Amino acid sequence: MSRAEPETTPQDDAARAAWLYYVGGMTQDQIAGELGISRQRAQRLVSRAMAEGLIHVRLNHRIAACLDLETALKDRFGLLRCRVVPSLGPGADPVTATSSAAAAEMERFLRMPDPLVIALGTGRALRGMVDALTPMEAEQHRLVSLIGNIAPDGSASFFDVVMRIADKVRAPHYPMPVPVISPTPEERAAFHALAPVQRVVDLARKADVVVVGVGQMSDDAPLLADGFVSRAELDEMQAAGAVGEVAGWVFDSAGNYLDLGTNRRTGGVRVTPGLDRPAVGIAAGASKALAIIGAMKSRIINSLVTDEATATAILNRP
Amino acid sequence: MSRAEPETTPQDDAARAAWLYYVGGMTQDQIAGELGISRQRAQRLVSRAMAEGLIHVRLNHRIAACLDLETALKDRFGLLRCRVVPSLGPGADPVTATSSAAAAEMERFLRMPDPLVIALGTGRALRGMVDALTPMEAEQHRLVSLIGNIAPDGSASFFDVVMRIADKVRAPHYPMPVPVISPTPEERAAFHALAPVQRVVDLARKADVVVVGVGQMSDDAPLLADGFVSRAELDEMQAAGAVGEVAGWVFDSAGNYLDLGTNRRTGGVRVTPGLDRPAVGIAAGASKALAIIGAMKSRIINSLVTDEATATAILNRP
DNA sequence: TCGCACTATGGGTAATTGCTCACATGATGG
DNA sequence: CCATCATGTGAGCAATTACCCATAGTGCGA
Repeated sequence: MSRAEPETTPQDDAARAAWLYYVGGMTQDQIAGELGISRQRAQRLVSRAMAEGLIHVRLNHRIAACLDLETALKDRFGLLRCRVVPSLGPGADPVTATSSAAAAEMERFLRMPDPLVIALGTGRALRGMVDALTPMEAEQHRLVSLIGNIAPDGSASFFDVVMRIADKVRAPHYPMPVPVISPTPEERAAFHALAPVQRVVDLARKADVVVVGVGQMSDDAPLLADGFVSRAELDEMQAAGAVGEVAGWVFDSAGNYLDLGTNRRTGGVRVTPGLDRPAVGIAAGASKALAIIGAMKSRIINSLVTDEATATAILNRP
Repeated sequence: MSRAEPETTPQDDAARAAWLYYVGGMTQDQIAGELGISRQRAQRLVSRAMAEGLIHVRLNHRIAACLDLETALKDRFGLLRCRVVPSLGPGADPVTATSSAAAAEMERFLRMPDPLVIALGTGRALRGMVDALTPMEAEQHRLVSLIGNIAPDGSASFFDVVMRIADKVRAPHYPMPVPVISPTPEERAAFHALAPVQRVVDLARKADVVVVGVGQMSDDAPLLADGFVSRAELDEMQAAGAVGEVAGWVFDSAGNYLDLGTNRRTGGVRVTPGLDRPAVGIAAGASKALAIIGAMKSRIINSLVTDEATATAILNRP
């Protein structure tokens, strides 16, 4: 006749402790008393709630310096929208800074009652965004990937951005079942000739909203680090003027897609320059400045989420 | 040729420090180094950002126990929506617990792109909600007060809920320029005969959304504490079965408005029972249980935001 | 049944934070 | 011109929190 039910999950406990701590302003000692646990346990619960993202912290004040940068960027590049967040100092990962702002931007679209097709790229910036996203019900929208989900080494962990968002907001999602970059143009064509691939491609092409990261093509290029392009291919494209990449598609400093190197073998859909629909780029890091400028010049992206340091770097270019 | 500009406002500094602290996870010592200030100053900036509400904390996890209470309340009273937040212990002000959830509920409506007329009551619960509300652009909506803004002692500070929300979300607002409770039915009628009053009343009547607090009519009635009803009037209405009040209009345990006491002299618009549009009640505190039950029974409200303790108290009534 | 690896718990302790006090600075008004 | 008050600053200290470590369960496989 023992009660087998635990009544509460560990997450529930963590959430409750965090609620008392952050909303109630109680000390961990008081929480321990309230919940009948030791204060160490209370501390663990609170920090666990933080680590698991049960708690969201948002800043409700637009710092004047950031607002100025937003206005300057909008004017200079004719952006639809622009969001600049304070930087976190030289040492910190710039992704953590942009994540919450990017999530807020994404939630704007997800909260719209009319059904949207939202096309997504990949990369660390988007991954950070997902973590900062508030779970919600957004079943009316469809999430489609712009980029293939087959990696050269078979590892897919890096590419589940669409799946993870979809999971968090309960929206149907459409991965792009092709290699990120195929070994030959012929193999790429073979994949794209398949009817199921065509359907996803068509969906991505008519997306109402595009949300992508922006990668640089300097020697620290994400495409190189993640093993999608070889050192030789990178050299070749750099020599041809490559400065950046969106969803794997490489472009030069004017934002024009190159017609060489991996661009002939990249799977999925390239973002059409000059879309009238929102095309949001999420990117932070000084080394990305040239890439972001290129993408904005040709209007591959027409909206930007970045941090203060990067915004300053962009505006200081001639 | 001295630079007279301060470059940053104190709020900017506070926001930046808080950003580094909460988003960047830096210690106040590090922030001091980063910003070139003393660590005491960094501490002050962070706590100031908190005090001024620049920082919002939200819990992204529905605790199972609260979800259960929500379901139970929805089933029992046929509610459109219901939100139950964890309580903050016996000592704490129940308003702080409900404020953030109430704000989230309000923001749902404010974010809707189609113009809405939102009618609002008054009281501590709504005031708390305003403080927790994120500033936003919601110019498409109109905010109208259900309750008069002329207090017996002339003090209006308690009644600027509508104005404060409107200010925060940049929406046009329509105060109700009549006494909360007039000395005589005739004076009430005289006010309501005026054309400008009529216009506001008409607007309030056709509101798409109603958001109100719920007051109890026990000896700790807010109406008594705020000096709107006298002890004798309260006694009279209690004797007639009064248990609660919404926007100043008193009802009995079945949620039927009484036809006596101050109800004959209350200004503004009473919430029509059984609206098909959302009518959200925000109320927490064990002493409000009977009032909330009454309001839900006759469907003066069809949605509820409350806390765990109050929800339990409501469900434990026969 | 016995390890064995893994996780959770509580104690202790160093780091971090919040608070109070005394003092400086500057504006206001007699 | 000086008193007064408000506001802001830094120092010191007590309270609070985060982390480390030893130990106690707990499930799993041999």
